[in-house]
Amino acid sequence: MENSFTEENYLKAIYKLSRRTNGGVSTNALAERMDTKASSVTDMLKRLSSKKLVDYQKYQGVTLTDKGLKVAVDIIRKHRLWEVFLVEHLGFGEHEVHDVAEQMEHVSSPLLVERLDKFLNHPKYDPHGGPIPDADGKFPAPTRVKLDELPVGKQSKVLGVTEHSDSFLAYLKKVGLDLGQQFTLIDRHDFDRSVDLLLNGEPLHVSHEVARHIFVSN
Amino acid sequence: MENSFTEENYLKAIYKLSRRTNGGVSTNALAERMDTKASSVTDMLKRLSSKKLVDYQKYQGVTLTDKGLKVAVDIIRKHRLWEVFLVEHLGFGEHEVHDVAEQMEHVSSPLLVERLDKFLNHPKYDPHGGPIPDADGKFPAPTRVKLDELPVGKQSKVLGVTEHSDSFLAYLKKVGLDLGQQFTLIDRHDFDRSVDLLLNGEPLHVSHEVARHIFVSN
DNA sequence: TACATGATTTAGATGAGTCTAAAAATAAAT
DNA sequence: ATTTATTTTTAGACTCATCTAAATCATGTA
Ligand SMILES: [Mn+2]
Ligand SMILES: [Mn+2]
Ligand SMILES: [Mn+2]
Ligand SMILES: [Mn+2]
Repeated sequence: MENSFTEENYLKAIYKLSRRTNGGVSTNALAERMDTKASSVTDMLKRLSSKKLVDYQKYQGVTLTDKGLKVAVDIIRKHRLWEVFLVEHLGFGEHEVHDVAEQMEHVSSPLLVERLDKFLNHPKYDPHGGPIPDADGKFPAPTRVKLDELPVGKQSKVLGVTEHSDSFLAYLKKVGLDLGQQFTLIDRHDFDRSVDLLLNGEPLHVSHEVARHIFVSN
Repeated sequence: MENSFTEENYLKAIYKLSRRTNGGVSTNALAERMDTKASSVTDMLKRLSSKKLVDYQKYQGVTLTDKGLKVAVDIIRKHRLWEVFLVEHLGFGEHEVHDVAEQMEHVSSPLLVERLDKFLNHPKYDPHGGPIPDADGKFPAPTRVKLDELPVGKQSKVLGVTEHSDSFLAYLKKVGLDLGQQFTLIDRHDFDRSVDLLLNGEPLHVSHEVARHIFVSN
């Protein structure tokens, strides 16, 4: 009935990797993400499988069961709620919260989570713009899209990012694409999938590599 | 450089037991408190000793080193700060917070602790009246005494308890000795060390067994 | 002083989680 | 269809934290 921190971290990693690949998650992908060895992953997948948290058969990759999915989403809920708390109430910077939340997400108390959620006024997004699932595991309706998928002519604003490296965030700051910044998408170039924006009356050219990491409203 | 949750819990237990015994803490006392076996305690003491967190030689009991003391006090600081947070900001009842704090105390982030402390306005006591050490490990000056040591004639108020069982707390509630309750100590009976109080104009007889678990102002 | 009793430590085992090195299965290339 | 390369799994070993059972130490009492 109890999942270890390690098990919880694996489940979350499987969840995140499976969002971007169809079919099962590979042992190597998981090893890379968990910063461990493939052999350790294999061991863990057997353990998770015996606890009915994942569907796993050797050489075929792994997927979450309903039970495993529930656990993974609950960890994500806790992680993101704590990030909101740290930023909004303790004055943490956005880039300072992740490692702490990585620990807090494992505190086990349903009462705590629901009271924290209420205290925070049931936030729908974390400080990075990540959506926060509710107590039933449902994510907020996606009122957002990646910048590289926004239709031409649309007015929009920056809601979040999926890449948190210092260099990326510094770049966004430099060109003015801060969180909440409004803009209009005025053109799209198919040959390199780059886009042209208009923000504060100034034109801005954004590469696909950058655009695909930015969440915007739609 | 990293202490496991288990190690931290042992250090805290050694600290608490050593407050009430002169000399080292015994293996059995520790086993009882940690709800484990004496042999497991011996193993752990060897590990803590090799990490220079305790002074231990076989059959002689154990004491904390300066290094171990620092860790123990820091865990207590975190535990009590989180309890304040849970009660004052999340609306937990006093009796609901301990188990959650037992987990939260192990979240490792000096920045988090200092920001939490600031957010809570540097509280000096937790919801049970337990003193909260500051960032340097210093406890607040004791402006308190056990009820069984209060001088006759003194007006005082309830500040905390050292016994947290449901039955004890229910008893206090029943007789009106709630946290913050004002009273005057009107008599002391040497033969059984019981005391007579006057609270809200009504007399109340309190046994030594109860009185010795109640902190009051002096 | 010697025995009995209780406290403590050792010995040996287990499970979780990890590692390295080697074997096996799958996928890619010729 | 073979051979080669890559991915994945097994085998065996290690640490941490725990247990049970057996041995040892310390002490109080006869
Ligand atoms: Mn995060
Ligand atoms: Mn984590
Ligand atoms: Mn407590
Ligand atoms: Mn604890």
